[in-house]
Amino acid sequence: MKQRLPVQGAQGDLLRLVATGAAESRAGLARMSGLAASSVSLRVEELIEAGLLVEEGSGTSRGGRRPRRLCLSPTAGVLAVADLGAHHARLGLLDLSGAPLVVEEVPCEITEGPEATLDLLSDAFDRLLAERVPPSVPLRGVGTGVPGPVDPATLRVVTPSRMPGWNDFPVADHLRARYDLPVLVENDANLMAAGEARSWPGRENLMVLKVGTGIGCGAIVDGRLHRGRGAAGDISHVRVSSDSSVICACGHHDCLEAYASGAALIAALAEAGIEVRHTSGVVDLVNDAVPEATSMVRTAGRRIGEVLTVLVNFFNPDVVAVGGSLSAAEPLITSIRAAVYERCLPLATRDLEIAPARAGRDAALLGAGSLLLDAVLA
Amino acid sequence: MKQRLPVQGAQGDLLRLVATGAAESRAGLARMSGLAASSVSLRVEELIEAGLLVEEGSGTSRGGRRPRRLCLSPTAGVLAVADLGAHHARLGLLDLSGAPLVVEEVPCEITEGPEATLDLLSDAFDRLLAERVPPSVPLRGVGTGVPGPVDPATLRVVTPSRMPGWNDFPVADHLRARYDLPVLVENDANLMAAGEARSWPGRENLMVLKVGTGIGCGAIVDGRLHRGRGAAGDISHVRVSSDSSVICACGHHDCLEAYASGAALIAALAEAGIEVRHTSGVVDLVNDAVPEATSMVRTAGRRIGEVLTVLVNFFNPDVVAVGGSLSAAEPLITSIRAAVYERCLPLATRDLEIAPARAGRDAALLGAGSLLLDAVLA
DNA sequence: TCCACTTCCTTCGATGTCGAAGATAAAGGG
DNA sequence: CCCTTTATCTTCGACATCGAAGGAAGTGGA
Repeated sequence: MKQRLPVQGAQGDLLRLVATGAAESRAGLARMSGLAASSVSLRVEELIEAGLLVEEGSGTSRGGRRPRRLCLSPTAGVLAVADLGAHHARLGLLDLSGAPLVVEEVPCEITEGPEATLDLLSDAFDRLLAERVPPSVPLRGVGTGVPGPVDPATLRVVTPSRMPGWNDFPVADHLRARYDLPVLVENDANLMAAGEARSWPGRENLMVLKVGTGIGCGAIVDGRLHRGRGAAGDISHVRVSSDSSVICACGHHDCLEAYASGAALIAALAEAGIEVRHTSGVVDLVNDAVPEATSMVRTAGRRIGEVLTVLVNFFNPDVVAVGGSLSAAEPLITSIRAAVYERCLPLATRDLEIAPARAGRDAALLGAGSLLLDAVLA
Repeated sequence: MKQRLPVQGAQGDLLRLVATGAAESRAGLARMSGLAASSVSLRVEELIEAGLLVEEGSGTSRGGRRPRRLCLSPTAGVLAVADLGAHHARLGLLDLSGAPLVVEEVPCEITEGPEATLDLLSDAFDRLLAERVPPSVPLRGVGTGVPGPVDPATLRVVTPSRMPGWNDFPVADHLRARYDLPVLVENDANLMAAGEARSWPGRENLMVLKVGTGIGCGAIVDGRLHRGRGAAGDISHVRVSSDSSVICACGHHDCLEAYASGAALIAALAEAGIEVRHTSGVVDLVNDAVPEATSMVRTAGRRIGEVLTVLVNFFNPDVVAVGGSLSAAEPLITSIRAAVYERCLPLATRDLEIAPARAGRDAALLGAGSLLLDAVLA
């Protein structure tokens, strides 16, 4: 079962406020939405009538009458979201508040091309829906992250270096043809940033770094994901100063990614005679206090930090959140912090927080849910 | 005469659309505002009644009946705006569409402190109003740019390196006490960016560089000025790679400003035995094809370009506009362009335009008008 | 226990906005 | 020149939103 969400006008805003947890009573909705209390009551009545909201007991008093707590009906619908990686797809179903109902990871070679990959994805969605969701609960939207740039205007993948066969493929159209629902297609780092943003309420400007096998980055500006022309957020191919000279996959010399990514560290360790297979292995070495590994992670952190100084001065964010598998190595974030604090303007670092990412492994799925909800309630 | 603009609700939006030139008929307003044509008619009627709009002949037909052209009444009001520099203040009066009525430059030492400077400014405003504006035309708002960071929450100047005595001074409150009108206080580079933005219709993401005695920068993100925590846009104290080592006024080594600003070039020329007093002198030397000067400007452009690569990859703007007195030296922009195009991701430079600023010497005043209009019509 | 006070929520008349329909005014083609 | 087409603008009834007033349901202090 699939079905467009039947909301119009102010109903969407109210539903969104309940979904995101910003408000959970009529009075709270009135405060947050700016609508008059009377209007809120009317719209809420309609949303309850439509089966999208339910009244559930009463909340805690703020000094007067207790509010009647509102929450999304569990039957209001679900969202199907995924995050495509090079060899795996992480996918799941969320309720309309963005909370995961089920998440799983399936092997999936993105090099097999868009049709095969997206069909595998859709089949997995359909299976999960059949297994986990009563037929009466409709699917309301579909979204996926891809490991490459997405043109925000057309929702096509553009010049993806790691996705042969995907160039200019109309991902959104392909999914829409199957589901006829609001569809979201977004770069994976951007999704992660959007997901992370929900873990930092009140912070309007965030940089979210993903340091894993590669290096990704997304930016939240004034509370909204910054897309630019579709390529925004890249920092992996920034030139770093170095004595040596390494050629990056992108064709340039001395890219940050060629020095500070998990893949680069694995290669450097191999040269030092230490064999490691995955980025997690590097983290293990650091936790075992292997000096070479620790030193290399420190250097990587410093290099990332040096690039960040430029961006922190310019963008002046509230938070730099560092995630990705390599962020589990504690010296990484410490040395990023040291480089930024040493070199940035005091004004820019005065209230800046450089901290581990909070949203966890499902950050990208949560981000997809957050952005998709906006599309569903548009 | 001063007076808050008596607009409410949709009237403000409509007036703003006329003021910015986005629409000039009722039908155009309906298209741009999203309001129904009938509502537009009603509100426009009220605005004409209030003397803020006037009907002025008819516009050009788009295939049917000719629209009745609307424009702001010349008696609707004026804005008083200024841009404080280190030794001069540029100030003027604008009509509500943001067009300058009169602009002049007065000597003004910002080191004399906030009270003296702001009083000088206010006196100049009052004089211009008395001389140039009929008493029946009310002042609607006051705004100024300052050469230092401004906290967007409190509109106070914070830790300004070149404005001794101004730290934490409540500039906005001081002006509001005298005028009791909407007041704008903003960093000068940000004002320039806002002014430049109006010269690039349709472009939503801009970086605006001001290369003069110092180096300033402002960013327009999704059509709005990005403030961050008040320090956004700074690129002058980014570290550049260099053989030598120069100490900047900020206390760090090898800041961009210490290598690529007009002041740095004047110092470097002096070392080469060539005496120049102002940045304009450097431009003259370049235009006279003095090889040392040309070479130095090229190097400065390349250094600026190298810093820009990081920001262009990350921010992915539509336009980088280069202004400031040194931008008149043609090799500057050429070498910036070369550095950015050589090193940035193709996706980021695909539709990127790196061009001379269009807004001219009054850019900051125009920007102040643009931002102030938003405050006046809020 | 009673009562003043706060907060939550609804009722009701006034006002704003909408869309459909029609009046007005011009362009363009036979 | 007339008629069709297109666009602009206004009129009018339906609906949404607002604010004020008041009822409902709590809290906290005398």
